[in-house]
Amino acid sequence: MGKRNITLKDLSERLGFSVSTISRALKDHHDISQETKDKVQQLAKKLNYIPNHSAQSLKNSQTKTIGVIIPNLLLDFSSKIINGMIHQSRKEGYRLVISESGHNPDLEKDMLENMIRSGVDGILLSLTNNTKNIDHILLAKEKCPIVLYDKVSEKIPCTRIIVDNEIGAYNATKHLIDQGRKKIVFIKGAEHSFNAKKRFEGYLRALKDRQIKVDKNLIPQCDTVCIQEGTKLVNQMISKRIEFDAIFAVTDDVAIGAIKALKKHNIIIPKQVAVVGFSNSKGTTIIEPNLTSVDQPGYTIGIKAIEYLLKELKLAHQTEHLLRTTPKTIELKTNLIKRESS
Amino acid sequence: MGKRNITLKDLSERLGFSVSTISRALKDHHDISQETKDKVQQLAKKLNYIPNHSAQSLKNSQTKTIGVIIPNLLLDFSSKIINGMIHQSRKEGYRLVISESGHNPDLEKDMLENMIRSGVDGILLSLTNNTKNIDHILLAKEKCPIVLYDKVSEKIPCTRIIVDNEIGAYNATKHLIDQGRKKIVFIKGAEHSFNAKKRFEGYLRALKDRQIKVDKNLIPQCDTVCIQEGTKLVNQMISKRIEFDAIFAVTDDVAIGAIKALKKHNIIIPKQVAVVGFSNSKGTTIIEPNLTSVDQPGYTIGIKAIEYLLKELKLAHQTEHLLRTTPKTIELKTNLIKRESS
DNA sequence: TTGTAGGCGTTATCAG
DNA sequence: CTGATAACGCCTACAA
Repeated sequence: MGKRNITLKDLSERLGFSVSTISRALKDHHDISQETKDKVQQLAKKLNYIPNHSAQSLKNSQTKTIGVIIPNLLLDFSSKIINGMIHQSRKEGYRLVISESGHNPDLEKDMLENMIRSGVDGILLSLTNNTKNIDHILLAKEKCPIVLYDKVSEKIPCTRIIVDNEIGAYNATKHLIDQGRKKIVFIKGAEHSFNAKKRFEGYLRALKDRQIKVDKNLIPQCDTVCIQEGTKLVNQMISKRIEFDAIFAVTDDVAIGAIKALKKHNIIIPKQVAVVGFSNSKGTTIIEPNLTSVDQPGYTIGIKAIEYLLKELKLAHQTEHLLRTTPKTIELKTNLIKRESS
Repeated sequence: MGKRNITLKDLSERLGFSVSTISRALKDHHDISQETKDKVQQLAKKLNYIPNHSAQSLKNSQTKTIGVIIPNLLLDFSSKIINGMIHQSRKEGYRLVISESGHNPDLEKDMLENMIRSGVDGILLSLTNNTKNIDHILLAKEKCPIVLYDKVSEKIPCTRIIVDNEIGAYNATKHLIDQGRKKIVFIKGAEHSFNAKKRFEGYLRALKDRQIKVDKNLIPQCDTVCIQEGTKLVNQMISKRIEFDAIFAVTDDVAIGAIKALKKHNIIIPKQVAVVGFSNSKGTTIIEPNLTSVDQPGYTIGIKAIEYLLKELKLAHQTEHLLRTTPKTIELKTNLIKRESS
């Protein structure tokens, strides 16, 4: 084996042209003769010449690399987002460096620094549920453009790609009300989560619209957002003899946990209690009855996140510096998928 | 903002030392005076100096970047693998560029080329279910070290990280036989999948060990490996009045589909028919009854894949060329998780 | 202990 | 139409 990669210099020596001629010939530069171009391109192909990416990056001061930080890869929704990013970035000639923060703010900080250190043109960031201090993000933003997606914060002046959580939750709640449900439980999500808050607001607005009183007993709070927690909270409500005829949970997992609890107590779904989740993850069609859920366009979030980041990169490249664009918030539409559970 | 990144030259101008002194001071080179080091390191910190990664890559001809190609990100198992890779590569100071081939061999080829073009030190590859022609992989291998993981091929002379599919399937089948099941269905997976083949072999060996005859009617074949397919195939068997008392499916999704079909026909699980899946994905604890499944150590696969690739990189770096190491196959242990369905 | 010089591979400018 | 030269930022052998 033992082969060093082919360089322009190699081609130039083989063909007797100067390196710059070779470079231009390969780029179809207009003032190189067709004959030369042919020769060069042929040899390049034959030797399988591949331009050195590091050298190009160094020269153009752009790496064609985008960093992605995601709190938890182990979710259908995350995979969909990443998928959208992969496809769009590929289309645009960028590659993706992906990291997982595990909802740990220290890791998040570290990864942000690492990405910048290792050379990316921009970063797509979804915050951890525990990110309270945002200094490290503001600092990173000085060094390289950041676009927030899914888990965002209003305190960070960056473009944000999110779904209309509030409207999605409003519609889901209204859907339950329209069925005549009056005692609708809302299982709340992580304390500091922007999305969880918005969903709660949507729930409240729907109740208000239909003049249903808010009952604090019907609003339990998750410690961790998972199946077990949904089961636990519903079990608690049942043993406290709290009455309710519907459950709207902040995520599908929590809703699935709720269904499990209801079934254990022989409560008939949806006749006695209807259940709705949020995200439209794969589990919705595994659990029985199939779970009604608010679909979030994860794939599109990924696409849009790349698109908006690239817009900023182009702008920054033109003006040759990072600029404080007024941060836009892009809200994508959710869509209620009705299934057996409601 | 308008700030170019700080370079060694900037520091050198500010402090009046030459660039090389700065460079060495930052690296704690032994023959720089402590005083100089202090000054330099202080200023570097103050100005938030970050070495240019492209320049370093160019100089050292290594990018500290590993490419990962995965056929389908949208699986729990995939996420686990990627997670392991992320954590291990981070620990080793490498970053991960991730792509998804969508089980499309053309895309796979393209991504392989793209990765090499965009500069990675090595590649972790999991084949598509449809990869028949392997020329593009052999070609890529000439340019950069490749380690195969999960979906591998024996024809490709690369290190392989896999699980003991055959043993896992053998144990799962034996588990069913030990319960007195005699007519055990095996739902086969993708035609050209190495893993699917091995699982089938494990099933066959278990039957043989216990002198149970192989019945072709009990071995349907999936077109696509998904929930719907499991349901479809089981429905077909039932309507053909084929008798069976257990089902072992090539993946959890297929097993979940099978359970759905059985429940629709009021067949009691596991009393009348026991069901076992493969992968231990999240759905196993959502479906009711919870699905017995062969757990695959996805996270560890990720870790090992990085470890072995880095070993090869180090070797290649030492000897300054790619070398034909005899390809090892690393087999990780699976583990049967017994649940309600069997 | 510090500085000089050259090169990694590519590209842009300028000259011929 | 082609070639020489310098520069991107970093590193390191060699000099001083």
